[in-house]
Amino acid sequence: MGRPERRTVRDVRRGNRAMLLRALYFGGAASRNDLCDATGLSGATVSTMTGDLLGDNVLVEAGLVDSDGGRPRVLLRVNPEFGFVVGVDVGETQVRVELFDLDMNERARALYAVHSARHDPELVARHILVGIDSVISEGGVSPGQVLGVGVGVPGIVEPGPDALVQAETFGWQAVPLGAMLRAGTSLPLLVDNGAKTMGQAELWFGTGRGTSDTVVMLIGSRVGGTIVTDGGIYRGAGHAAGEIGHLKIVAGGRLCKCGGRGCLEAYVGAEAILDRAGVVADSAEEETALARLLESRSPVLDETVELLGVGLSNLIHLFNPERIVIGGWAGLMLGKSLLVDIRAATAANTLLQPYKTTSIVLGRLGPEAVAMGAATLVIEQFLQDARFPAPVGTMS
Amino acid sequence: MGRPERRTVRDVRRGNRAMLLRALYFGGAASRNDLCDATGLSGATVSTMTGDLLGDNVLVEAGLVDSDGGRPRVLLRVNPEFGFVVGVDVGETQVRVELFDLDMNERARALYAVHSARHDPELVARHILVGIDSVISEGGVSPGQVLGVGVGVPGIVEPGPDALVQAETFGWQAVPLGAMLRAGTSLPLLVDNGAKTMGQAELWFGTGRGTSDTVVMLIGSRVGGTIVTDGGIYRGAGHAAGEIGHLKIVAGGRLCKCGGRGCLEAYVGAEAILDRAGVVADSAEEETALARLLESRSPVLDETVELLGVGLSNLIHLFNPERIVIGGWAGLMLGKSLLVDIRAATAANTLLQPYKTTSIVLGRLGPEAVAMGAATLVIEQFLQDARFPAPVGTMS
DNA sequence: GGAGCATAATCTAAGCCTTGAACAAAGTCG
DNA sequence: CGACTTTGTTCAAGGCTTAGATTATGCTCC
Repeated sequence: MGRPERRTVRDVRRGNRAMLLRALYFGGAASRNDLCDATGLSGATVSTMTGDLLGDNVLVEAGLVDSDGGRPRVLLRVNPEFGFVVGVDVGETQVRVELFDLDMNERARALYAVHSARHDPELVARHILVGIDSVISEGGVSPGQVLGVGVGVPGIVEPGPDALVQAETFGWQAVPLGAMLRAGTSLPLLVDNGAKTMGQAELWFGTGRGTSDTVVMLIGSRVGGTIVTDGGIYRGAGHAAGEIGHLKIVAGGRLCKCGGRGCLEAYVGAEAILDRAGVVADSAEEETALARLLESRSPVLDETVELLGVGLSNLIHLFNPERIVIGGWAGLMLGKSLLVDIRAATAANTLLQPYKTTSIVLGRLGPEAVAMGAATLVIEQFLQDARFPAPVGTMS
Repeated sequence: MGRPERRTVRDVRRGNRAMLLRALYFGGAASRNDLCDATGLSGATVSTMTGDLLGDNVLVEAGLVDSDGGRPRVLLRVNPEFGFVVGVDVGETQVRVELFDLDMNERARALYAVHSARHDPELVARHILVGIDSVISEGGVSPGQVLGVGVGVPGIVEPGPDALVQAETFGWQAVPLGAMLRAGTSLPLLVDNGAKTMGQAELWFGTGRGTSDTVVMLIGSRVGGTIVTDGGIYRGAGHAAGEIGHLKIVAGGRLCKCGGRGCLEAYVGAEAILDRAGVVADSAEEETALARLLESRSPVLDETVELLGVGLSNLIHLFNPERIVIGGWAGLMLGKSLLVDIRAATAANTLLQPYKTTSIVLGRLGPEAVAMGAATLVIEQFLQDARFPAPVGTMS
């Protein structure tokens, strides 16, 4: 049973401060009065709270705005340079490390190619650690200003201080990536599945923006996803929820790389689509190959749309989300020309009432958003308590 | 984005009081000191709070317990007669109205047979209203002591004061059951899907007890379910989440009553199993027919288990719940002899890490739990604020 | 240019809430 | 009967939000 925690009068402050900070972060610059409306707090509280936050340098003033015939309002905003966050994308072909300010402006970037055959955990960890130092110095910030590091990896991340990673694609079994990184840096660290980090990016800055019950389906070579309930990523009991790629839509169907049969990924992932169409393409050529397939209007695509509709139908029947965002490079490519058909295929497989309340849209962000999304994990924690230095990072 | 609400110092009290009440309701009788441990609150707070609640008659003393060599502790418990709740089950063949005290002891019952062909909404509403009056007087309580009425209906219930019900089985389209009942009673009213109310019963009093991320799958003639995240029923954006019966597991497969193809219900619901086995049975005979099929070890059952495993796999991959409870009369019947096979079929279709963290168990409650679960909806609200008379019931 | 007005932000007193610590209550044991 | 143990209550202190009063800062109009 979801045990609510004991609350003291100080939690009230913490909660309200977080709410105010969120309003300012997602709503942009606002006056103290605007914040009263946005948060429901009284002017007095907003006044003292913003006073604190200005004093801590978390907020800065952002100009004046005339108010017809009265004292002009002072706009406040989150200080984008209050702190910085690092986002890491551990991908098939490269490790990508980026430094962002709080506005998610990229300040520095470091890329390390990895051979897709050889994903030595040690090597990956070394790349990440070197990358962190590199972007921090290149970005011209001091390590003390960095709020934390978010890392997006393929596969399932078990919670705990070690952040055990199970990534079949890499041949990783229980790789304690968290522990390995912690040995080389003292920055707060958050490790999560790359599809989840990207999903959070779509939720915060993409077409998922403003929703609180959302499913993000990411279709690349393979298929992943993020399930958002109540404004936050749903992770389930063992942090393995949201494995949309392995949703079975054809009992006993095509063999999937996971060893199972009939997974969504085995039909609508780019790799699977090309395979089903009889196209031979290595991972570097997939993108052009899929584009060519789309031009040719291959009948395989009709089937793909139909099966994707079935998958989306399942998501709607189980979650009835406000919005489903289809992203990932292949998802965007398919959606660009076939979104109408995808919606129709979904409608045909879904009960009317839940279908009506769910909208299906395309994502806005490309694969580079994995690192950005990973960085938002850190920002999420920052918005939670707005303290610095942040409390020691716990694995998520 | 899940907007947290503004909090004032009074919300602290409300929240802590609800927590204390929940601890007492689900944990049974406890001393004030026990409550300190259970809630994390200080002795002073527990003392004043229990003082209030005793004064309001929400709690009562429940005897003394020796404490080796010190003042004996006074046990406190929720007063089962502080208030009463009514639970209604609108089923295929009957409308069932029951009165419970807060300990969920049944105090009175009223049954009204309905012809399965003719589910006139007016008639059903009349049965419910008459039933409410009947159980209240038969139970010997005054209407003023009734905290509210929970109603479980088939189909999807749209939120709002009207509680529009979409129930294909009954041929109901947007029946404003909430409005119809409100015209005849002033008691707070909560209408929800019957599978959800029964799921909550399993969560509170069945094998789901103590978990907070749980999926309850109910297999009767048809298939329904409840998804519990964070200790509460997940309803999604349009209150249509958890339609487990219409999860597609065979794209383009058997036709389902919903008009779609390949739904789980079209394979593992009792009606579907019998149909697939070529057995003709009307709804009254289904139970014995399925029992006979089980005895005969029909090969249809192997297929059923396999497909059920696929369905469960989907639930695990999406939710990674702590526990999956299989209930409903057919579910219990199947599970009794085939649970091991069902688990094996699920494991074969599921990634290892999420499978490991999810346990699959049988439910404990029978179909009569729909009404009880409906009544718990009212209790849930009561535990939330422990005020009486309860705030005017909002539809859930 | 100054008085009056409008809007924004801050200050103040009051009312709740939890807490630790002191205190009262109610037993056991020798 | 007195020492000891455990349970439960009372009280002053410190935090919090709020409504309302007050101060700050600009505009408009004569």
